[in-house]
Amino acid sequence: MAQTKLTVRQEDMLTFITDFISQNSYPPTIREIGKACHITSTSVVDYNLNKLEDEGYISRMLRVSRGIQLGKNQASALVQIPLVGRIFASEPVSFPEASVSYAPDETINLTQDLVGDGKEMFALEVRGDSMIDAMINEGDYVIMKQQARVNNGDLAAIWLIDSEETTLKYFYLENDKVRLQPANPTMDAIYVDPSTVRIQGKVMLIFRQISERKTASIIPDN
Amino acid sequence: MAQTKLTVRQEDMLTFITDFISQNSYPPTIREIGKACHITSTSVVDYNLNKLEDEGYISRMLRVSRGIQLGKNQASALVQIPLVGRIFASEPVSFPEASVSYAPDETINLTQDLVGDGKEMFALEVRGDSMIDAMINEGDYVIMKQQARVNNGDLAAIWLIDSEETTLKYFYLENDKVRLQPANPTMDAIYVDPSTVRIQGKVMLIFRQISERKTASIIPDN
DNA sequence: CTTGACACGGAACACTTGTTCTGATATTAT
DNA sequence: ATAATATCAGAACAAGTGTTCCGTGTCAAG
Repeated sequence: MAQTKLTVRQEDMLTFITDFISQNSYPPTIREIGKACHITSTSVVDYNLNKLEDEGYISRMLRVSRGIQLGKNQASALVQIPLVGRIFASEPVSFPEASVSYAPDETINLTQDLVGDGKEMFALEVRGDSMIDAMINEGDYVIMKQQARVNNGDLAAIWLIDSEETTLKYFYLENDKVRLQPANPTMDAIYVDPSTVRIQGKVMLIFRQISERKTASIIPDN
Repeated sequence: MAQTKLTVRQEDMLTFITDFISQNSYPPTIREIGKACHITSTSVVDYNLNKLEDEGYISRMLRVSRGIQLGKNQASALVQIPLVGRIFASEPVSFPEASVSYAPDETINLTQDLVGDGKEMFALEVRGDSMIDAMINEGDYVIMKQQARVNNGDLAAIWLIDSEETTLKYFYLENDKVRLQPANPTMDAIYVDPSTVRIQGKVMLIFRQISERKTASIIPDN
């Protein structure tokens, strides 16, 4: 289990396994590994696989064909999160009914180490620039967990009943007052009565994909 | 290939396959599917798998054990991006040498549909609030592609030689002048001479994980 | 030299696994 | 009702696959 060095052969095997999985989305067999790494005997592959497992690089499932998992990303299993719509400041977030078999027009694929099990989570695309106080741009994606309660300090989607708008702010319950703290540190918090807010969900992850522009001009490096 | 409806059994199988893969990171065998979906015959599983393939929900590899790929997320293969350090506004971004076999203390696991093949990409954690003009918070993660040239409109990491600081801004080359446009629409662009900037890389993705607070207090709903 | 640990190759075994064949049952159209 | 199609079940087979046993060569420590 010590972080000792790997044999050249073990390194070969590990990179092949990684590449194979990322290409085929399923792990290779022992013989496929052997063939790719020029190992004629399956026992040698088995031997080195056990070494790799001892070092923590992979996990093996006994007696399971292709039963190899990459060790470091044991928590990196894929999670598919349905993209259910867009979020405007002027509308409450509308979640689909969990019971209904939704037709996932689009899904966001993430890993478990980022969002957990992905249960009761939905992805929303941000429209409008009204979330700037939460440091969120138009076009950003927000991964939310649908829940009616949040902990102090959570970034929550909150429907303000009086002003009829949705806002994303850090939530604090203090002395029977709710403090809504913008993510932007240059902006001030607002205090509202708990009865005037409705928690819609908790923000788990925000990400922004920089879109590819097709502009041709390129700056020369100096 | 028509988007016809799926049988209850086929729906069962599809959800099981999806769950199985996301849990084990390798696909199930025909008999594992049958057992989970209460199908006693392997031929029936095979039969419905072919149906699912006809409808485009999965892809099958002939004569390959566990040779099932989810159709829609064919592009959702995992990409491991090394977390190489932190980014300060006061320092140029330091990338590791590509040749050196870096020891990935930590890796960010993402999917190909978000960042592409992940080649020459590195993850950086943002320190300090100096990136606010790029709508980036402290603690955010920036996925960058190391390159010395960018296209107009790319969000780039730019080392300003004169002021000796790194900034993340949208890059435009206009009339022999470089326009650096902050992501925050409320802020103005700056114009600099091309010789005073050095492009370090292109921002591919920004994401922000809302950290879990351990605060106990919970607000009651409505 | 001897010993032991380590890495390797070949072969065989038992089980797994995808495929195929035959036939039965259900559903639908004519 | 009759035929045609779709779906299913069971069984069997050939190939695939993980595992194990035995033997060889290497290399450093005793």
